[in-house]
Amino acid sequence: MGRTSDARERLIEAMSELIWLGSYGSTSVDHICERAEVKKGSFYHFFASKTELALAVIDEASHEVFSTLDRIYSPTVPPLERIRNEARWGYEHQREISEKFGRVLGCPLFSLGAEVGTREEALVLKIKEILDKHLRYYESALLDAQHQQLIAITPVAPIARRLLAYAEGMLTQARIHNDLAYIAEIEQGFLAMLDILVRQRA
Amino acid sequence: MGRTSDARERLIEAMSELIWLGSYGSTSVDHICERAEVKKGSFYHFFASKTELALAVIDEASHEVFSTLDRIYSPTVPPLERIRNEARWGYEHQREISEKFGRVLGCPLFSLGAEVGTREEALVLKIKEILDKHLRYYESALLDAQHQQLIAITPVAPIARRLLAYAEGMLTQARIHNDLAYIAEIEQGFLAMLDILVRQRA
DNA sequence: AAAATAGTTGACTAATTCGTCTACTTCGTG
DNA sequence: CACGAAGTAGACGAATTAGTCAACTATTTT
Repeated sequence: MGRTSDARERLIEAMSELIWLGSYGSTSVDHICERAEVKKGSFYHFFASKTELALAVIDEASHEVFSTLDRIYSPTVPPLERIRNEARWGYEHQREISEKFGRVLGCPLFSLGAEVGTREEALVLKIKEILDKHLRYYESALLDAQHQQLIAITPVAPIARRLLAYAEGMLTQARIHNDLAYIAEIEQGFLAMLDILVRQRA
Repeated sequence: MGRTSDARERLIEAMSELIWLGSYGSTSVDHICERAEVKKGSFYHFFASKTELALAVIDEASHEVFSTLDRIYSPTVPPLERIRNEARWGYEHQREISEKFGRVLGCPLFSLGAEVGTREEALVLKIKEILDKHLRYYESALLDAQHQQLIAITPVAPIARRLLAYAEGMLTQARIHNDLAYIAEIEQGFLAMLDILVRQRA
């Protein structure tokens, strides 16, 4: 079957880091190749275009995140705890990232979406899919909480969207301000946004 | 005083629209010149660099927004109404924009910040300043609301940050999904986030 | 009307962009 | 061990990038 190689993986890793550190636009094929220690020819042997690699990057990153979220949103954990635990994990994760890269980087998916949202249809499609999938975690936890009579019975979809928009907004501000404090605050914000549902229960 | 010209204004307008429609990275000096019907030489007669023009663009845009917010956050309006009215204006504004450009565009400042947050220090500085200034509107309205005993007495800064992060998160998702519904929902989200303070009052 | 000022023009550079192409090397399998 | 598949190498091309520059034009001031 011919020779084997991990160039593909190195390319994904390299572009992932470069997008995160900068942006899609500021990440050139040459830079990616340099960082991955892969030559141009190999790049286009594995990927048809820069966009194709970006798709693989998003795919890879989302699988990692969802595998973590599956753990955090285990039905064995009290539903509101799950949401709280995601906030805590998010902070810890960002803290590690910021130590590794010397900078707070926020949510690469969201920043990327904001950047290429009006172009690069293929990327947007995938990003939308992932954001929507993230909502399912909130929704299922909220439904469980309703079932356990922890919170008031109201439609969960808008609440899920509220949590996600808030978290992404804070993550993006953390990136802009290069300050983990914004991320540290998310847990408290989540609790406040859920607290109203707890109170409405009665 | 030599001849006069509105090329400067045309350049600001052109870059503003191009950034909004695309991104900072996808907006080239040549494209800007073409759209503004200004030649390269004139561009660099008025601005030392692409970044300088971007600064002027942000400045101009922020002045327009703050002048609107000054009106909306008039002390003559009941404090919680002000916040609600901003959400309503925001929707109306975005609706007009999306009609003009054929697409939902969200908050250009936030998208730009997410994109160039790790580079372009000068831009980031200005963006941070504007985001912080926006917080002042929420804070002042919340303080007024506390004084009028409409809401519970708690620190207003975190609440203001919560509102802003949520709104920006929704605006960015509206851009990604090209869907005004996300923006239409902000008013309701604001009310829910404020409602808890109303309830805590007692 | 001469001089000073303000704005315009577009060719030019040097670097960088994404992507192509052909020749080459390595390696698993029959 | 040879053959074919898989991966590597890197020069190349055409387009685009931000920015420069010197000559030119229009307008106001003196």
